[in-house]
Amino acid sequence: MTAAQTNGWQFLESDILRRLQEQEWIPGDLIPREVELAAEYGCARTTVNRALNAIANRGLLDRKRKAGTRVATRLSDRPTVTIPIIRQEIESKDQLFSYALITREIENPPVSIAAQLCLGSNVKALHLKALYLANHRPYVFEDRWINTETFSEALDVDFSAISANEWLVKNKPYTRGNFTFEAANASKDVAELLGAVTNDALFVLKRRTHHRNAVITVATLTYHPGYQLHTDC
Amino acid sequence: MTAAQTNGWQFLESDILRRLQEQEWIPGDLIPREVELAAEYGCARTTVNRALNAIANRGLLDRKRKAGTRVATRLSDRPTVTIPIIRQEIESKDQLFSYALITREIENPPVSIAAQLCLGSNVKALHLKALYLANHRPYVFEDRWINTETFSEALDVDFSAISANEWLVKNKPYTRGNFTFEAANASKDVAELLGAVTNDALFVLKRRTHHRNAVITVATLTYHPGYQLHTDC
DNA sequence: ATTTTTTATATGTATGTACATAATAACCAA
DNA sequence: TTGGTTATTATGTACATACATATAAAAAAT
Repeated sequence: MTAAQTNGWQFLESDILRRLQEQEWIPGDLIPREVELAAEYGCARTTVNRALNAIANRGLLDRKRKAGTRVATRLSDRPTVTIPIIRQEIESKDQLFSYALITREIENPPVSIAAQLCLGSNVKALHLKALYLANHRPYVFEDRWINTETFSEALDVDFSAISANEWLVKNKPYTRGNFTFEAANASKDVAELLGAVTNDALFVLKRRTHHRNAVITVATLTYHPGYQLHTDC
Repeated sequence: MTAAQTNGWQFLESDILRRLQEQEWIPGDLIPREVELAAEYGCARTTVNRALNAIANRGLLDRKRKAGTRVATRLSDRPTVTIPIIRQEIESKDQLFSYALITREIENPPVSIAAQLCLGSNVKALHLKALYLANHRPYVFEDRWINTETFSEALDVDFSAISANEWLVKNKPYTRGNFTFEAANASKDVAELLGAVTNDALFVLKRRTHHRNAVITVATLTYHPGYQLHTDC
């Protein structure tokens, strides 16, 4: 007891997590009220509130006014993955990063891309293809479309000198994005670029980037054979 | 101004997020002190503290005592993915879930698995192979090893009646896990099970589950061709 | 100059209090 | 029953206050 003695709300949080792990309450159960826990731990209700909210944010408790606090019926795990700038991902492995722009075109995107960029038909967009390398070996191939209506600065950037990946993070921070992970067989062209064999299974990351409700770019990143993505934790 | 008038700390949070998006402060910048923001918004420092902490938890601000609060230099995105129970994933698409245990053996795991399970050599483990189906069509193939030293109850469970996936979530909630995502070419056997063609690119999820510091199981989930994993939000 | 000590200060945390709000539960009316 | 109103109550939020703590910066000592 006496959270104050040991640490405070962080102790309280970990102690309640422990009690959850030990199944003192099982999913669906109502746990004691804030005032009761406060009495039990000998601290203020505010402190209990903070601890319980922290746990609820992790998704392990469900809280509702008047209804009380219940142990969440966990139907899923929600791990986080970190998707770093490619340069950093490579350099963190002590490998030499390099980058090559393959093509830069202003052209009509296929319908599926136009739809994702929220573009009308017959509106051109900036289309980039580029290769990122680690120790001079192909690391990931990027096929990117940029909406030049919502993001006209892109036309003035020299993407042969800086990768779109890096430019965006540096100049348009605080964007949101959607990510999709999938596996795809290497086409002949992509296989050649990545030093893979045609038909190799490759990890593909598709990313759509928004800035203040406007879609600014969609990118398909096809990684070299053997690439793995890990969750944090 | 006057956060109190509109909403409170949640307004404050979103307003500061807006100011970040609008680049009022750029990455690395020191933002105003809590007391200053409190004065500006006409609220208590406690309220500013709460809002800033919420933003810092998202990774957009870095806070240090005495040093102040800085805009994080974002070098990565950290999206979360939701990995639901397979049954639920299928049923949420209004498809019929079914499940078939293929094999159940107690045998010596290969070294790589033994290492992951923290098992000494020559210690047997429970090895399950199972298929999950959606509308009678193969959805995902599971190849699982269970550490029977740390998790002996597993020997008494009838995994032909309930999937390991579901049993674990229901009976061992509040475990932690590591996840790895990758792409793999379908072997002849797996292709046959999943209704794929040998060499098809398949999405593979490897999962290691802990309970209170003990590794209890490792599983490799190989999804049907075309499967995609999306991030939340 | 370099190291150590001190001081100042921004954030971190805890508490009591007060009021807001959502939602259940109880009540009453048709 | 059904439908609607009211009371109750657990959590949500805000605030003033107080003290804790990390640490950058200044001061002092070597």
